[in-house]
Amino acid sequence: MRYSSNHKAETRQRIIGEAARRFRKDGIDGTGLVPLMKALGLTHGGFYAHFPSKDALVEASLAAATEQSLDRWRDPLDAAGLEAYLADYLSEAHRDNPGEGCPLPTLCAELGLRGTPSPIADGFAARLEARLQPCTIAPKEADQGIVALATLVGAITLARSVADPQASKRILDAVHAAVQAPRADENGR
Amino acid sequence: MRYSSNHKAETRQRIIGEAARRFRKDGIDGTGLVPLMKALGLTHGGFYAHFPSKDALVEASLAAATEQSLDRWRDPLDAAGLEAYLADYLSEAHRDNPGEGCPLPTLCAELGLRGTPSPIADGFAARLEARLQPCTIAPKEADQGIVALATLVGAITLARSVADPQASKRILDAVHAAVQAPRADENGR
DNA sequence: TGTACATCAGTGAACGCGCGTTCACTGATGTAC
DNA sequence: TGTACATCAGTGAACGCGCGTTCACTGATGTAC
Repeated sequence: MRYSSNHKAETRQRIIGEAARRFRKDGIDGTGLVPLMKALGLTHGGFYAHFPSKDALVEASLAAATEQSLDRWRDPLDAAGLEAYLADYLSEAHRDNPGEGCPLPTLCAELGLRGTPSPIADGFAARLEARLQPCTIAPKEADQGIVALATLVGAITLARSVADPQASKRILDAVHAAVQAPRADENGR
Repeated sequence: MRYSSNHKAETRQRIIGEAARRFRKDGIDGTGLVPLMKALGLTHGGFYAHFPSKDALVEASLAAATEQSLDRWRDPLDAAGLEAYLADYLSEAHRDNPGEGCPLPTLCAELGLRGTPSPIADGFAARLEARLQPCTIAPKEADQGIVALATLVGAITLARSVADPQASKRILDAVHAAVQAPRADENGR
């Protein structure tokens, strides 16, 4: 079966996309290559035509997921945009669909478990650090962006591990009330 | 080999203690029963004289770890006690020794991955909820304790997944500066 | 234009490994007689 | 007091399973002649 010139690149992207979803949903260790490839209508053996190892897929997949997700933090947001972002981040939909959401809550914890000499964790950390650097959520204090991110990540982590929906919602709401956009327009105009 | 009357109970406690440490350090899935029992000078077969399954050990071990850890949040703390607690929680020592630290950062994420009908996650969540209920960190707003906890958990999670020690320390310090004890004694006394 | 060949994405059986779990067995000790 | 027996915490080989990885193979298509 010979395919169109970009067929292999397309398949590679499909693998990365499905992996990015599953890694966030089931964890890296919890994601097997056999079910992953099966979900794409392929057999597991073909995986190695695209990646030399599972770790290579993890690296590529995390790169895509973190770029996409952390990009939101790169540029300054106005108050309305930030509020919309917070509402989305702290929504029940985000809590209940980790596969489509922020990779940090699931993957930071799992990557933190691995030994420091992990190139995957290093690459992930490097991108995280690069994104945190020019964080402009609260212009007055650059570190306030870090604090906000930590609070959001912790909130989703806790909310996902609490069985009672009411208690879980309470965590999201409490954090939402506490983490507010700096109301720059408050004192006039 | 017949042993003293409390020998079996002692062995059970040793298994629980070692498991509580390893679950926090390596995760539940990352902790095998063979190495666990070997570390205690026992063989893996003997495990089932103490627990019907690995899940039963997880349940017992998490109960012990969360009781111990969350107890700190049960009673009101004065400002000095709270500050000491925060300094300890956000220390590099805590970051670098997950096995001896708070079980929430490691285990919430891992338990969140499991399906909802997990009795382990349910028991864990129930204890977490029970502890959060009378949270008195900030008397004025009960939910502020939840926010503080989310921020602490997120901070340790992020700090552990960042490879560069300087960047990691910055996260801890930024959160430490932001999460302060309510300075009740500030205006007078 | 027609035929032979090279390409290579994908196939599917097989590998070694560590996992959780099972189970027949061991052997030092407390108990019954 | 001395002997036979029951107890049971712990042993260690074995099981089936899913994992990541390997590899000889397939077969539709583009290319060379």
